[in-house]
Amino acid sequence: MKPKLTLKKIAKELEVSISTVSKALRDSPEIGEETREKIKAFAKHYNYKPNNIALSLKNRKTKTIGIIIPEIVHHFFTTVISGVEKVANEMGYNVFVCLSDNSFDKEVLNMEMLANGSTDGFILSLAKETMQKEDYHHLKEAINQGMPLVLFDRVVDDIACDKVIIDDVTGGKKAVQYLVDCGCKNIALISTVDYVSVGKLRTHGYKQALVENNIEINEDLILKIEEMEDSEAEIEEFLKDKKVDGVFAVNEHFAISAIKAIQEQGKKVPEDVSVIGFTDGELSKRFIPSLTTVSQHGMKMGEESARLLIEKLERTPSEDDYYKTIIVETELVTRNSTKLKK
Amino acid sequence: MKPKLTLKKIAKELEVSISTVSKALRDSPEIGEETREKIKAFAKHYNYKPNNIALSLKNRKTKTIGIIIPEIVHHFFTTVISGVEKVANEMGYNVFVCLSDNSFDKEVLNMEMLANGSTDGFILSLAKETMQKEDYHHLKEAINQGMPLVLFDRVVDDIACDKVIIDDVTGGKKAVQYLVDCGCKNIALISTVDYVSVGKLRTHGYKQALVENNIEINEDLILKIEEMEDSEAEIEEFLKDKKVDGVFAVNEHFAISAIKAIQEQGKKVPEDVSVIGFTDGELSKRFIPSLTTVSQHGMKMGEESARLLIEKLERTPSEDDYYKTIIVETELVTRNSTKLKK
DNA sequence: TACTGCGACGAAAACGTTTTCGTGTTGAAA
DNA sequence: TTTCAACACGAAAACGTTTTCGTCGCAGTA
Repeated sequence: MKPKLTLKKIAKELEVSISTVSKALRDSPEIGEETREKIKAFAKHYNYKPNNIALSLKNRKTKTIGIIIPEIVHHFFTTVISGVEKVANEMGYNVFVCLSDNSFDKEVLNMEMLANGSTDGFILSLAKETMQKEDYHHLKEAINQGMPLVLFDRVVDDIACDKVIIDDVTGGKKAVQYLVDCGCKNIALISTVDYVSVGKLRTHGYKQALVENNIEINEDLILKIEEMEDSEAEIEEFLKDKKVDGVFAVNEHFAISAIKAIQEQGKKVPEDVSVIGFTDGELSKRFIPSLTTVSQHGMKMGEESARLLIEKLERTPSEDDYYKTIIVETELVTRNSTKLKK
Repeated sequence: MKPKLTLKKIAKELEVSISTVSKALRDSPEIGEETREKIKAFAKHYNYKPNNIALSLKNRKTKTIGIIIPEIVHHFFTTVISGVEKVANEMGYNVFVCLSDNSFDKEVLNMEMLANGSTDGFILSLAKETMQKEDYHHLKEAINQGMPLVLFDRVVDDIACDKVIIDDVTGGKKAVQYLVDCGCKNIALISTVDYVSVGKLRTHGYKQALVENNIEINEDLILKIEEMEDSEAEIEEFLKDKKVDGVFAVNEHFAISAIKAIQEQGKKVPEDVSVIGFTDGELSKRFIPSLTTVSQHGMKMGEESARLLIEKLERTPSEDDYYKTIIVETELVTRNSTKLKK
C-alpha cells in the first residue's frame, strides 16, 4: 500500500520545486519543454491525481451539488435523482445525496453539513415534518450565506429561490376531467392531509374540475390520509357502501388500495368504477389492471433542477439575478383502470 | 448575503490570534475563562461553523463514505442505501451516493473521483458491464492506495476485501424446495445471463434443489434473459405450450411477467401454477396475487456494509486485518402466488 | 562594458483549520 | 532583588493545491 502521490513528493523525487511540478502538469508555457515532459511522464507513470479536498479549499468551490430528499425507497424521488445525476455529470459536477427521512431535524442537520463547504449549492424537497412546522429558517440562512438553493416538488411559497414543480392543480384537474369524460358522476378523492402541499393542490384541481362540470362537491367523497401505514384499511372503510363510479387518488398506492377495496366489494375496475392515480411508477405499469395515472416526469424535474442550480453557480452573483419557477408538464397516461361508459 | 464566518475573521474582530480562537472554541484550558467565554459567545451569536473542507484537509479524513450502485431506480438498491445511511449517520459519517448506470467507465470515473480525497472509503455493487469485462483493476488500485472497500450483492471472488452478500444458492434452493413441497413437478427457471453473479448462483440453487429431490434437470425449462427491455415478450414466448406447474424467477419483474403470461394462457396462479420471485419489493407485496418471494433484506445488507467499512476506517491499519464476508440470511416470504397442491 | 529582456525556474502566500512550540507577563518563593 | 513556575496567549507549520511575483543566468543590443 503506497500512500497517495502528491506534488511535493514528485518535486522531491525529481529535484525541482512544487510550483514547477504544478505548472508543468497544467501545461504552463513557463516551464521548459524538457522538464515539462519529464514531470508529466513521471506523473502519468505513477498515476498522479490531484487531491480534491485541497483543490476545493483552494478554489473555494467543490464542484459538487447536494440533493436532500425525504425518502429514497420511493420511485418518484429516485427518478429525480437520476435526472440530477445525469445533467450534473454532464456539466462536471458530482452529486451528494442526503436523506431527511421526512424529519425536520435531519433536514436541518443535512443542510448544515452540506452548507459548511461540502457542496456549492443544493436541491431539496421538503420533509413532511418541515412543512407541518412551517419552519424554514434553515433555508433562509443558507440562502443568506450565498448558497444557491433549488426547491422541487414539495416547495413553499415564501422562500425566495428557484423552484421546479409540476402543476399539481392542473394535473388533478386533468385526471378528474378525464373521469368525467368517461361518464363518471360520483367521483371520490383520496388525498393526503393538507399540509403536504402536493396533496392540497391536487385536491384543488379535483374541486375545480367538478365545479367546471357543474358537479356538486360532496365532502363525504373526500378522504384525507395522514399515515401511509394503515392507509389500506382506511381506504377500504371509506369506500364501503359508497356509491362511486370514479376514484382519483393522489398517488399510486392509494389508487391500488382503492382498486383492491372495490374488487372486494364485488365490483369491477374499470367496468363499474374507473380509477386514476398520480405518479407513474412501476406499480402503475404492471398492476392488473394497469393504472391510468398522471405522470410527473421525475427525471425531467431532476434535470431541470440541476440545470437551474448549476446555471446559478456558474454565474457571477453580480449579474442581477431573479428566481425562476419551472413548471414541468404533467401527462395523463391512460391505461386499463379507466373506461368510457356509454 | 454575508460570506461565511471564519476563524480569521473572528480573530480580527476580537483582536486576538487565530490560534486563540480555535483553542477557545475547542475548550482548551490554555485560554483564560474570560477570553474563552467572549469568543464562544461571539461565535454562537454569529453562528460560526467550521469549514468541512479545511477540516478534511487537515485531518486527512473526510468522515464521509461513498456508495456506488448500478442503478437507483431500483427498490433493492434503495433499501441498501437506507441501511447504509442509517448506520453511517449514527456513527457520524456522511454518505456520498454515486451511480454507475451499469457502465464500466462510469464506475471507474466514480471510483477515481471518490478516491481522490472525497471519501475515506467506499461501498460498491458492481456494474453489469464490469462483471462482463471482468476488469477489476480500479478496485485493486483503490485497495492498493489504502482505501477500504466493501463489496455487496454483486461481488467477485478475486478481489480481497470485505463483502456482504446473501446466500443466493441457498435462497434459490429454498424457493425451489418450496415449489417441490407445494407439489410442483415441472418447475421452470427464469434467470439472467450467467455473468451476473446472482443470476448464476440462483440458477445453481435451482439445480441443486432439483437434484436433491430426484427431479431431472431439463434445460428446456431454463430461460436466461439478457435485456430487461423485452423480457416480457421473451417470457411469454418461453412459457407458451410448456407444461409447467411451478416457476422460479430471479427477480420480481420476471415473476410478474410470468404470471401475466400464465394467466393469458387461461391458467390460474396459484391454482394451476405456483410462482416464486426473488427480491421483496413493492410489486411483490401489492400485486394480485401477491408474490411469494425470497427476501434479501437490503436494509440489513446496507447496515452491515456500513458497519464493516467504518470499523475498518477506525482501526489503525497496524492491527492485523483480514477480510470478512458477511452472509445475510434470505427469507422465504409466502404469499398468494403459491399453493399446496394435493 | 553596461543594459535590457527573456526564458526557466523557485519562494511564498493563500484557502481554513489544528497543534506544537515558543514568549511575555505575572506572582510567589528564595 | 533575583529566579522560576504558571498562566495566557501568539507564531508558525502543516494538510495539498494554484498563482503571483520574484530572481538568476544568459543572450542580445547599444
